[in-house]
Amino acid sequence: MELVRRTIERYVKLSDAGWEHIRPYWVERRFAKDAHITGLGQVEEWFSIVAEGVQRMYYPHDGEEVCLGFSYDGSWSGVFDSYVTVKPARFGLQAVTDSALLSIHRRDLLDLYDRIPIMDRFGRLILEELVVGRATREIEQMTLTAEERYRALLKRSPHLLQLVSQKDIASYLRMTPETFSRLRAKVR
Amino acid sequence: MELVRRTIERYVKLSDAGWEHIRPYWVERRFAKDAHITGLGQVEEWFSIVAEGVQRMYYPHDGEEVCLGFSYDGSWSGVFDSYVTVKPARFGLQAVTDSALLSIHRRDLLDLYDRIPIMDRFGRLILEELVVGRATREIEQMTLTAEERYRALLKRSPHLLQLVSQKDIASYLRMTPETFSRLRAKVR
DNA sequence: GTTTCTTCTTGATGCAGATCAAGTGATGAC
DNA sequence: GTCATCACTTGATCTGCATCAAGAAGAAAC
Repeated sequence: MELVRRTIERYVKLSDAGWEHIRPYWVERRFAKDAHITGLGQVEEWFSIVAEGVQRMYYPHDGEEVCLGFSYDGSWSGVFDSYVTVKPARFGLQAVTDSALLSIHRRDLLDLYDRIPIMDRFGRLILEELVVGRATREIEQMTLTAEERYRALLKRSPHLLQLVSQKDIASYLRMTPETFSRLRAKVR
Repeated sequence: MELVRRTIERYVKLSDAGWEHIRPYWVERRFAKDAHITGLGQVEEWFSIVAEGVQRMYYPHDGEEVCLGFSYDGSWSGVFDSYVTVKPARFGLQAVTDSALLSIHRRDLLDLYDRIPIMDRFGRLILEELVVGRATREIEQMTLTAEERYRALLKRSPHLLQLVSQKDIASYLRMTPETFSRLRAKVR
């Protein structure tokens, strides 16, 4: 639970009293490798901070699953748009490795937003970060070739290559596993 | 200025006293067609609500400008990631038609965030909306063909086709003007 | 052990959409 | 008026990456 406090305090300062209000709402949830954390069509009820493991977010397309992104230690996780809109999830979330998430239920977070105004600020700041990150990714998707996207990932998140199957990485980079495999042989 | 109040109140309720605090910070800025509102490399200083006109956000690539999105009446505008990070803008913002923006300077908005806690909530809610919108766009980019992207735009924002050049629309839809022209001839 | 899955590799072929190129207005400068 | 420029169209050709296909190598099931 200390992780939760540390994570929130990356964004806003909490008094001990404030933290005592917040702490009881958080729960730990564990998932085995390959478990579906939030399935397609479910409404996402949880906002989570990753304590352990890697998760992937995916979107279904032609019987395939297109990988949208990963979450891991210290980052937040969850099917964000369903959590916000309270509509069935368009994305799914799955454990790539055994995972532990520290989570707060939507109902409770909304409650905290009302009772502790600084939590609105936490929400705002974490969203700002999310938007800036997605913008960076959008630029890469738009302007880079398959090879350049691979090189950019190699540079920015080399650890993912150890943790996630090449198939998922390929999908995340918007290319087929075949193309990814050829790039690996080519780029050294 | 009533537009500013109405726009904020789409997200949070303001007391008259609260509004009196907020109002003096907003200014009107006017731009002629084709004017650059925020240039590449500048730091975005303004968060704006569009009172009049259409603007486009673009990203430079190979001497071309890739169009990322449009803003118009009642929507907000600005180079969001530069406003947040206080770093030089990776995107540019340009007036597609004569435009009027109601804007608040970053310094003043940060000040309001501190003085009026409900403004953090406004910030949070507007970002939630932004993230959900970008997610929808990302799904479309990922899974639809050029023709399907065109059809989706026809359905969702037909008014853009009257307001913006086909070249910019094509770029927004991630295709060349030639492909766009052929689709127009084909899809009736 | 054998068999079946699954992931990854490597080669041959196909195609959506880009690129190259030429032409037609329409608009504006002088 | 002429000339230049820009937005759009239409045709011919090219190409990056996908698709199809057939192994190879490991992991798990029995």
